[in-house]
Amino acid sequence: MVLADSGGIESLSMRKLAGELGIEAMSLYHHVKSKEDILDGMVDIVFGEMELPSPGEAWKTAMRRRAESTRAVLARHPWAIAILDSRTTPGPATLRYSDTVIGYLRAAGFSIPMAAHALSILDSYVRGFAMQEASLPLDPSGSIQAATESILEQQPMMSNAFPHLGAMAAELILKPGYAYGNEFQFGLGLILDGLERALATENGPQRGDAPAEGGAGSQSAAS
Amino acid sequence: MVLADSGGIESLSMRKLAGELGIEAMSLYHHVKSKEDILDGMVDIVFGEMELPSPGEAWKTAMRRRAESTRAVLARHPWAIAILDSRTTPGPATLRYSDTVIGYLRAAGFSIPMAAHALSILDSYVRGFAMQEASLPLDPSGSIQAATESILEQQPMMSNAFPHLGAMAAELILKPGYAYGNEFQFGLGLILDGLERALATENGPQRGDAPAEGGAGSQSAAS
DNA sequence: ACCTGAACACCGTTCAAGT
DNA sequence: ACCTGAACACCGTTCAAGT
Repeated sequence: MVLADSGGIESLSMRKLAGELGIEAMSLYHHVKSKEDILDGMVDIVFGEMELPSPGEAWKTAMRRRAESTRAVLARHPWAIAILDSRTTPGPATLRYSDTVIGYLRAAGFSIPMAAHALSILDSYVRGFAMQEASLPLDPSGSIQAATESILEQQPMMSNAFPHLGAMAAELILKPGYAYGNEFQFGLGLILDGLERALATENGPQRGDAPAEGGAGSQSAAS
Repeated sequence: MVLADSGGIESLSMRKLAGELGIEAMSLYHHVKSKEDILDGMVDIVFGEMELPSPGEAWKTAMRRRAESTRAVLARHPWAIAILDSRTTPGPATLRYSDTVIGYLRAAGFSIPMAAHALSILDSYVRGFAMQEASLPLDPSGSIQAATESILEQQPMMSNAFPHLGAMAAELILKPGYAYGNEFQFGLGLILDGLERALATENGPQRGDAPAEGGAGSQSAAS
């Protein structure tokens, strides 16, 4: 049921979906309550496709794998990115996914507030990156040459009016080796390193005082 | 023109927009080429509302202000979040915005690849967070109590089937003081600290060797 | 130049009617 | 129980026709 339209585009309509199923028109309403129902189910299937951490792994590699798997799944189902969190009635796969990840972090030594911090930053980053990546006009090779060049040509005063943008395009983005997708690893590594540091500070602050270190782990220390 | 519908919901249609303008129907097509044109213009206005860093500031506070401003603007225009990057013809405010931020980072000592890294991680995080925040069923106070409780009640076996999710809800999210919005600061601080560290490593690697430190600043060192 | 009604090809959804 | 045609209230867009 999902396969048909994730392959296709976001032009999924009740009439087309019915057509795809041999069924003729709007007898879909005997099996689902509304189109929202169908989207709920599709989102739950997407969550079901994401890799879950397995108990043995070190938390950094587990979270790295989870992030990469999420990114891959969302690249396969770009329509899901904008919808993932907005469903008000999470399905069983969604609940199971969240529960497993939280349990995994707790077992790895994260307090509840720290686990919430980790989930928030990792999921925000991964979903945000997936969104930007999905909206890139890439050719199959993963480069953005064509589109960037067309923008540059559209406005030949680019290099005058927007010199820094022009320089970044010329000296980085348009270079043969560059692919935006590679930026993912840098950010993910930075975040995981930061979490490791925050975790160490929380669990054993080497120097006994340090009342509230700036930036990480400050608020919501309640409970 | 934008004001009317950003106040309202995403139920913006050509007919309603025309109605709002006294104009009667589809004479809008004499002023714009298509609805896509209108969306392009609206997105450019949204970029125009975002605070730009001013040359004097330290880069960390400048980037923090930029992130907070972006989050505030996107909270004001939730419909824009999913559309921001997907416009293929960026408007003048969009180009000016990007150019200024890149120029600012360059002046603060970021190399071009490092500036690209910083832009990618900061924008992914901020947009991703804005997305998650926008999809939260918040009451005006900023708490998620009502919605979370209704989910918990919907499935009373929660605490059995999903114990860790239940624990996080009971011991953190449902506590009076908790507001998801506060998670923003933790992640932002973590990322800015990580960028500072990556920048220091790039500019002056204290210990002369260290061929490729894990995680940050590895690939795309070309040019 | 600017606006307009009618029309086209679509939507999600309801509802009485068929088997 | 399951499906269906017709209908309702919408979409974005085109186009010939008005002033």
